[in-house]
Amino acid sequence: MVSGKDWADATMQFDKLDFMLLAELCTNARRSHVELSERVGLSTTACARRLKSLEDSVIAGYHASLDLKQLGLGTTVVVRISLESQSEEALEAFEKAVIESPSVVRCFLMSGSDDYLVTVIARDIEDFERIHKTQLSRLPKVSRIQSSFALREVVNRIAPPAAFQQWRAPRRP
Amino acid sequence: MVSGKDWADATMQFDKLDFMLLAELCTNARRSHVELSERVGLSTTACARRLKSLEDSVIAGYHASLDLKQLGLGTTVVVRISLESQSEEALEAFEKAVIESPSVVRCFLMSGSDDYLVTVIARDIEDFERIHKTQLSRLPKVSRIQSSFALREVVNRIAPPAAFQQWRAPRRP
DNA sequence: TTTCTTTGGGAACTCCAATCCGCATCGACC
DNA sequence: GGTCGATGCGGATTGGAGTTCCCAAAGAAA
Repeated sequence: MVSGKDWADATMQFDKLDFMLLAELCTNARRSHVELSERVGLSTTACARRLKSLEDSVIAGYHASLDLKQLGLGTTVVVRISLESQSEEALEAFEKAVIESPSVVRCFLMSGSDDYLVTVIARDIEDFERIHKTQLSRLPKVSRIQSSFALREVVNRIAPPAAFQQWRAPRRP
Repeated sequence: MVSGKDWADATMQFDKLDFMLLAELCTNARRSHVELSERVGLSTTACARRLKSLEDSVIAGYHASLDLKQLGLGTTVVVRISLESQSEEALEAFEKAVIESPSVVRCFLMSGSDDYLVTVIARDIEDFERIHKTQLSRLPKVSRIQSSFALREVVNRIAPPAAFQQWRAPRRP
């Protein structure tokens, strides 16, 4: 680290066109090369070339997002979980079990007093009670579980808009 | 509601093949019809037909997911925000501003003592300080902000595996 | 049985994506 | 200034994918 700005190294390899492509793909991953090229003002060939290099570096994958309400899964619950011990074995055992839990969509190891922040998707409140009993309370080494229900989803984005808003000089001046 | 199981109505319209397709698309949204048909054991035509009907109903969209660390955005912060008032105007003003905040990726209106749970993506801790000053503390009607840093991401899924694991009788017995 | 409905499969057509090639621009170096 | 290599764009071609017909098979209802 020279300047104290590591991230500059990371983002400097991309220019405005790359970020335009990334933004397009984040909102609609199934756009054809033709559509993409029209939107960013490039030929389909150049577009495909950039796309490939982005896929080799910064694009982790392409995913379909589902309307979970239509699948009967309309309830999001955020669960704060503290463990009895913070030993490596305890963390490892807990995490292994969380990954296996079929109702969990997100789990972060957190700083502060709560050890883990887990997001659970349930059909409804009664279904969450079942999940709590059959999945959460059976997680190993848990000392405290604290659940909060999400009443409404205000924002849900793949990436922050800020990610697309800084770029180095264009490749061609 | 007859039986107390609303969700049965919602999920009953899909069978095992549909859920197999959905699971495939959630892990890789760019699979061709050929690949999909091979994986679920259908012809490409039948596959495409089911796909179209799924896109018209339960598939909300296709998104590229980015390796945010490679973009220099390696820090996830979960922020609990309480408002001065719970009036409709306060909520509305706050939400409008949150949606505009370029570093926010998720925001839920919560039950319990904390009004909103907001997930922020930052470059690093110093960058979060900047975001805190320039974005979070400027949100309207905020009374308390409490931040927790995510030390590690343990699970991050588009949909819970449980969503794919129950289906009605196959369309063709 | 006849008919209608639903779903799967095949063939043809259209269009897209991947690749090869040539061209333009920039920088380094002699 | 001239040359060489590196980098990036664009055009044309070809193999493959997606789409759209049409028909077949299996139940359900009359």
